[in-house]
Amino acid sequence: MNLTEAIKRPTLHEELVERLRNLVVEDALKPGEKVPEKDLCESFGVSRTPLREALKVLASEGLVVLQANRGARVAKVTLEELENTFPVIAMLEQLAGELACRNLSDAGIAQIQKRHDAMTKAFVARDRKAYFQANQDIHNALIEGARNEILESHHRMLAARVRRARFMVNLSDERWAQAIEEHEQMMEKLRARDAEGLGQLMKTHMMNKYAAHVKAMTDAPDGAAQR
Amino acid sequence: MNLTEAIKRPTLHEELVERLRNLVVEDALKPGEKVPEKDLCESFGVSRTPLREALKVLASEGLVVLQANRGARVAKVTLEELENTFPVIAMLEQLAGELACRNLSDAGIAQIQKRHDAMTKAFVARDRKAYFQANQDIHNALIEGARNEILESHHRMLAARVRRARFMVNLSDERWAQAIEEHEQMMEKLRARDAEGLGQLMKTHMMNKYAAHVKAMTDAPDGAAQR
DNA sequence: AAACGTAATTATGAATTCATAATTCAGTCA
DNA sequence: TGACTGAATTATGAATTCATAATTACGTTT
Repeated sequence: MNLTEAIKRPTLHEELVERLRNLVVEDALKPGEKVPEKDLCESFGVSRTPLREALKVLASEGLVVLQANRGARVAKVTLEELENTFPVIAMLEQLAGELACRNLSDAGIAQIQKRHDAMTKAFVARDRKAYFQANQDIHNALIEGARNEILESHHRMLAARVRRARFMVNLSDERWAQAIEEHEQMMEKLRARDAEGLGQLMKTHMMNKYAAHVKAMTDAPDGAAQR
Repeated sequence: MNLTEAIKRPTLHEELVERLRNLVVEDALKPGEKVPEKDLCESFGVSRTPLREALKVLASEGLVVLQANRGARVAKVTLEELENTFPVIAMLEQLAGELACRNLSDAGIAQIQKRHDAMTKAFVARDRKAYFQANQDIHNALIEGARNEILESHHRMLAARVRRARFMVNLSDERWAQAIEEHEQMMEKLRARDAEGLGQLMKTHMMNKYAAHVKAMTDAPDGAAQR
């Protein structure tokens, strides 16, 4: 261990970026809504300064939209945005898959296998919450396994935007089964350390997810998504 | 034209993000240096509040590093960082190439061809400044031509990090000639609207650029780059 | 009653102030 | 001389204040 490592104390605005991002991603702050600066300051017990700093960062990530003299609004999840976001995140996942295959330890792969099994169990039990959690754990582990902080940070930003979209549609049984099947194939490639193969699958997996979202949103366009 | 479009007025902190980013990218603020908050406030004629907001954004882009209670420093350009950044930006360029082939108008392609010719002329004249400018114009035009704002914004962030690296090494004649040749091929693919082909070339082009940087930095490691 | 105009209120961006952490510098002692 | 201690200074994070833009509330007019 490196004893000279800088000690990390979180500053208020860093905390706030995290907390606010969660509020947006977890849909506590709804798309299009105004961000209630005053209320948030009170409930977090901070002044406006650090909160506003955090909002600037969130704006640069595209989670909120700032209008001069009219404050911040939670960015809407539009079909157009998803159309733009998914291809980009798909490329990043492809790269992550390739790198993870090369950089993960055997133990790391075993760990992911375990999570994969948990996810399969959740699918069989039709436990959506557990499924989402395990699914996200797997993707995060693969991204981390790529050992590339730039990739990781950009993926995190995009994933936040995409993750919000799940509140707009239901996961169809059909797509659910397909996703599980795709993950099954991904595990095969990972165990075989087929970098190209895993990368390709992860890219396709993401684009299939996109297609499912578009289909669900188009079928039931009464959600928040508008062109 | 959409007459109901929101009018856009820049706020101070937005201006500052731009200006500061330029200072960092153009090497006016050197890697590792402390960001002189006070001086910058004076020379920009603003108070610390908007400047600090801007620094938070730049930090989220990775151009500066914040340490609690010890202010901001310009992020160093390390070999490790480039090793992480280039593969990511290469993937984005690949996607951009594919999309640009599909979305650019004939006029748009002609425009890029013109810039390409200007770049070739600059190469023949050994005019580095004009070359860099034309080169950047071409890449920007291709990114814009992809018509994907998400892709564009993430590319911009990464390009800023990479662009700083050019101050650390000299462009070798050998690499310069190779880059021109690569651009020649790219133009061919673009004119033929071979999306896959252009994407592939742009990815490779970026990775070759990376290799050249590594070679130059390793040969003359007395620059600012340290592991 | 609906539409308009104006005053009151609120929210926002930015400057300023304040408390505290980090740094510098002077003095002390080995 | 040179390392250490602690006070003075400076820089930083965050709260507060201030000027102004945006919104709301209220009268007025038709």
